[in-house]
Amino acid sequence: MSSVLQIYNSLARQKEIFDPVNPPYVGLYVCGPTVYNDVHLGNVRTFISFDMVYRYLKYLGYKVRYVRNITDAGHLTNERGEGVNRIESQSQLEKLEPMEIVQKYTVGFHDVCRLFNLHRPTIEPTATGHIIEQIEMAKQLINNGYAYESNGSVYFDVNAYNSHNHNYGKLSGRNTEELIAGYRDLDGQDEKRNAIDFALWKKASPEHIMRWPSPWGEGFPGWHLECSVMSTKYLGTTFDIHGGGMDLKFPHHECEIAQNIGATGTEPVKYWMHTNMLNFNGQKMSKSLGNSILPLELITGNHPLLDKAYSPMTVRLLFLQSHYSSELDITLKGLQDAEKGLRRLLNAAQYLDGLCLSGETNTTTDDELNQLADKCKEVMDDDFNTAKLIATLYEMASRINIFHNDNKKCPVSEPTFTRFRDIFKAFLFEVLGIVNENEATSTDTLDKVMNLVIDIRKTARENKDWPTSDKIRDALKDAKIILKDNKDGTSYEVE
RNA sequence: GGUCGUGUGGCCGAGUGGCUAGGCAGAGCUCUGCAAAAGCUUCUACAGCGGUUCGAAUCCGUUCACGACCUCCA
Repeated sequence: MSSVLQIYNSLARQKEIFDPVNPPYVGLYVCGPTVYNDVHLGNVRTFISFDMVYRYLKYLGYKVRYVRNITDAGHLTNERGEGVNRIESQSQLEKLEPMEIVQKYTVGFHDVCRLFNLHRPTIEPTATGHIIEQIEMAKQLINNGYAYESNGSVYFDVNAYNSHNHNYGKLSGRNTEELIAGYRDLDGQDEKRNAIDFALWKKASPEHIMRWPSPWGEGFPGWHLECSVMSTKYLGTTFDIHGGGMDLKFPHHECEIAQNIGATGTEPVKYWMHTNMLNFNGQKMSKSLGNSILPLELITGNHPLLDKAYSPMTVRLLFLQSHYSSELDITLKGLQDAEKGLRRLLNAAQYLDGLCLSGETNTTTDDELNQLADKCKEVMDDDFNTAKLIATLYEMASRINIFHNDNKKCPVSEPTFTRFRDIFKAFLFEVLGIVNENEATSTDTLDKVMNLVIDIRKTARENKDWPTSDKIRDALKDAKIILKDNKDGTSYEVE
């Protein structure tokens, strides 16, 4: 009856039973943002997905060390040393020091994380805080014969790596020769032995501000190196789960594997997980395409393509309603649907608290509730199928509503009821990370005022004084407070 | 060109070869002074064409369409 967690491993290209290296401990590493600009919604989708993974692993009882880095070292826009350092170019744009840019957008990123109710990682290391370790790994790769220095820069030697029976490209299904063929017509490869080689350390040009001393002169680390270093420093040479967006599979994660194997000789990651892209109008939402919506724009509704503001929890539910490995096209209709669905689930959660046992047990109902409770774990064990979990929660909500309408009586046994209630709440709040936003907006003061107003209106209604009753209702509606007349009285909700 | 993926009812979105996913919208109903909100019921689809099978949305082949990656991005 009890299922076990299975994870789709991008490296193996199949679902595998999750078998941690060192249970009950689990190491989870997720590639974090480059803090040179506001995070956009696509990043948020990935981080919500892994937040859910982290939450579910904890729910299963694992002790999870969750590492998510901050890339603040200012890498170049491509591996060939062309392009611009994104942090430095942003700093020129905003007339701020590079580290002010880093600070500003790191804080902004954390604000967004809080907004969407993301748990903080247990370690959030920065690339600039691990320059020494990165230099050490580059040295080790040189010593092991997998890297070479060239004109103050250090490059990973892909051919040397492959000739030692390693396979650069195994994660993303690339073929080294074809990659080289694709690069052949590109210029500016003089420093490298091979076009496919990638930078571990780059020599800083004179105008480059973010620079550190190294055995090869002043420079800065290559982008892929920080994740190799920080993941294994905190999680060990082989750890459990490494996650990130699909777009990082190549070259970033491919290079990470090569660096770790080259440095330590061991496979760094047991399970690779990749989240799919967030689309907008059928196209990938991406910084480079310039079609991204910022999280804050969505929350405030301040964007030409939005009809209104959507709450963070609406967005969170919308994202989790599709599987993490599927593409998700964000639309206004989808947001509206999710908004209603969220209300349905939260209403049910509220009704759940008011339910009590009827005293008699209907064995069919009892069984059905237990089956629904079982199903939550079963579907999550199947590669974190949140879409199915949410469908199951809707079914549970439907049951709750029926009981609520039936004098709030549940014809089931006490253990079944307790289990059903605990599981519904645990999966909705702990695992999916949904919070009731309306609860946060209502305060004691407001509650007292509203109770008074509702009481006055109740008297008016009892006297069939409809003008007064409707005036109160309309005026409150202007103030974005919605009155709901139910069978057993009136409640309110802040919009 | 290479690699990978997708095509499900009005819309979104899960689907392990046979058994109702679920949500939104629509329709009907309950509640109600009216309304709103909420709730209940209902609506049965799998791109085309072949094939395997007792049986296919699910496996195989093929055609068409779409997308992602191959260059910085989650």
